[in-house]
Amino acid sequence: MSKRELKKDQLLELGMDVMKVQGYNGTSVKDIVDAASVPKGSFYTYFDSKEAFVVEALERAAQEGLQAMRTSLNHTAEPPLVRLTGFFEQKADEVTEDGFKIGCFLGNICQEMADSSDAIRLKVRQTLRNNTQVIQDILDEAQSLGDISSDANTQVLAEFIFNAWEGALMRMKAAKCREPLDAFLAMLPQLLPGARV
Amino acid sequence: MSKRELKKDQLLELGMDVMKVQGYNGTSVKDIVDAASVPKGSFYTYFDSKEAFVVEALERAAQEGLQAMRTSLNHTAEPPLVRLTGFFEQKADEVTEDGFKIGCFLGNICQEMADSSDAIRLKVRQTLRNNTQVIQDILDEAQSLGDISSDANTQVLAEFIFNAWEGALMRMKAAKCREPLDAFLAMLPQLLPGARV
DNA sequence: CAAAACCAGACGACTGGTCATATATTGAAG
DNA sequence: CTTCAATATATGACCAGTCGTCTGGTTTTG
Repeated sequence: MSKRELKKDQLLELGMDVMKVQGYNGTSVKDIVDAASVPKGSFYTYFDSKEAFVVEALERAAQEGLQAMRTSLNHTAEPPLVRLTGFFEQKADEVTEDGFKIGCFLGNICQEMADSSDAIRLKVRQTLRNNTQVIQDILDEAQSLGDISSDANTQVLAEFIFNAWEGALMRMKAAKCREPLDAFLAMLPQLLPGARV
Repeated sequence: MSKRELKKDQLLELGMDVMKVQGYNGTSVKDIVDAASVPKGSFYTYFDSKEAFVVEALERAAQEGLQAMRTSLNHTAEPPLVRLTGFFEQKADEVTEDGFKIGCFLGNICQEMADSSDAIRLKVRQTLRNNTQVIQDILDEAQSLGDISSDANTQVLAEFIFNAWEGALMRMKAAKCREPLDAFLAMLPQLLPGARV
């Protein structure tokens, strides 16, 4: 990775860290370049605009998130539903350690920018869809093993579970406590019809 | 209501309409006063700051939302669970008619501002809690009638349902379609353990 | 040494917030 | 009922600072 690519990567990672907390409009280009110790004038040699920056940042976050999901969900030692619940438990622990500050970058940007920027909205939509698909895959696996009822609609179920999780993360930001996440974890088993976990 | 109180009310209502779409940082004080045809200089005779404005706007939205919930949920002609599902169906229709733009003012502001302003965060937290309580009340009623299992934890259930709804609203903003709401509505009956709706 | 990459600083527009002035309201005196 | 000074309220021009973006001189590179 060239020096320039490295700098760009830092810009994306560290700038995104700021934006996770302060939001899109609450984060200036100066905040981003300062976080990565890059001169302000250089920003526009890496990105066409602030909007283009956040689209790339979303892509980066999506790749990371997807990989984290896959490694957590695809080790076949455990039954699929155990892996699924384990994944959310692990995520809950992570955000708890972050002091309830961050929640989900996708979710934050979505709420703030979906109506203002189509480019951002479409990127968020695609990413949410990909994440949902990973959950659906594991539900399908569980269904084929007979771990959940065969007449369950895994697509609807996956979408519901993912959105419920996002909602819990949002609520957590306001409450600054684990309670919403724990309510999610407590209800999760009931969502899996006929589950024998 | 005095002329001044009327103007303040317009400021809150129309300014909030703008902020619902553009977010907190995306909406300037000028945007707010322009929406209500109030001179900029007057804004600070009504509110101490932009932050104070949004706290009052949240209070206003909370009152409206709570009243809408209560009228929809408390007419006793129907069984409680029917009223509950009816409420969400009605809400889903409403936001669909709004062109998937608005979702939930509380949710939007929460994601954007919970980490930046404690005053706003606390107001959002309290309001979310109140809304959850209304749902819990109806679940308790259903439970006392034997419509849901007696060993269900209605507090956890109410919180989960409400957060799942908020998550669905968020996803809707990105997807610009009813699908997330319909997934929520489809799953809702399964969340009510032992329901005979 | 030409070409490409870099970046300090400047650009006009806009921000949340203030304040001197303008307008409206009051109420006692005529 | 007028009149008019005293008081209260309303407001647009204005603040210092920041915004996203761009230009044009400097440095690095092949």
